[in-house]
Amino acid sequence: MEENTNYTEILKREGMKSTKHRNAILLLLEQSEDPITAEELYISLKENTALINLSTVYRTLDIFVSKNLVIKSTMDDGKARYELNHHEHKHHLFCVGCHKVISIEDCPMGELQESLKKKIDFDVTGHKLEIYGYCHNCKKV
Amino acid sequence: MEENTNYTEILKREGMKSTKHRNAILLLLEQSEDPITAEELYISLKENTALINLSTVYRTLDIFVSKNLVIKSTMDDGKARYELNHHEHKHHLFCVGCHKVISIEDCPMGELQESLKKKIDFDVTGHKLEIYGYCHNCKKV
DNA sequence: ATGCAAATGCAAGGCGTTTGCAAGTAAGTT
DNA sequence: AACTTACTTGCAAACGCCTTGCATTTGCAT
Ligand SMILES: [Mn+2]
Ligand SMILES: [Mn+2]
Ligand SMILES: [Zn+2]
Ligand SMILES: [Zn+2]
Repeated sequence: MEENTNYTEILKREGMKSTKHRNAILLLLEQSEDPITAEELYISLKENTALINLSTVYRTLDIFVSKNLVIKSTMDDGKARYELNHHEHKHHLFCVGCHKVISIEDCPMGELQESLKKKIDFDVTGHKLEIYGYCHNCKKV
Repeated sequence: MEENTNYTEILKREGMKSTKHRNAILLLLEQSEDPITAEELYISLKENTALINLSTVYRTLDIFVSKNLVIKSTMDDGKARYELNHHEHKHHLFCVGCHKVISIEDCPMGELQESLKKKIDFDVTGHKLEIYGYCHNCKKV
């Protein structure tokens, strides 16, 4: 197959073969505004790009996650979502009024991390923070 | 069955029948230091208290959650953990080594909340913070 | 072009959780 | 205490998301 796009170099650099499926998945992830599930990827690929097996989607995503190309988040509905890793430390504000998502780069974890190390000998390697509230347009009356 | 403990009143107040299993589950949750899985509860009940079916454990926990007696947290290993709701503001440490979950009452959100209000006029109503890392026993060498 | 390791499709299985149904039980009524 | 009824439970089957074993196909180094 020779529809390989510009992702070929990234794949090579990470020691992966450049295949149609992998390029298509990276493209879809890049085009997606929000994190998406494996099945959403699978359906979108099937409809727009090329037949693919769901297990291939999972295997590909797993590899991308292990290479730190993709971030996997387990949500409360039991489905994992995947997004490209842009190597920024960011968090999201979810407006419970209009469902808008706002990205912020603020992070309040710094001091807590040290205090956890001292108090209970827990070495923090990462964290997940989601903030809920009302955006400017949806402020309570 | 008449091993009903002091939880009878709580159950009544919430409109639930007081049964052996429900009392036992509440007791176990109260005795547990950290949030535990349904299966851990199930095994502990089977060994120490009384035979019970795993589906009964799940059904009971679901009801407790719906009555706000219990807090359910979905973790990255795909298993939900349950703990008594003490109506405190708390967060969870998830050990990526042994998958133990530790509850903490520290919260670093205070200042960020005010700064978000000032900077982008966002009114925070809630947040979810999960912290990943290595517990005392799993520290890297 | 050839050869081999890596990637894929397919079907089956794993695992945590849920559900339908029949039997059992709590607790109010008589 | 016996009756009544709705709630609770055990059991087995099924669910949904995800993983895995194996035969086949493919990328890519030589
Ligand atoms: Mn952060
Ligand atoms: Mn908090
Ligand atoms: Zn809004
Ligand atoms: Zn640990």
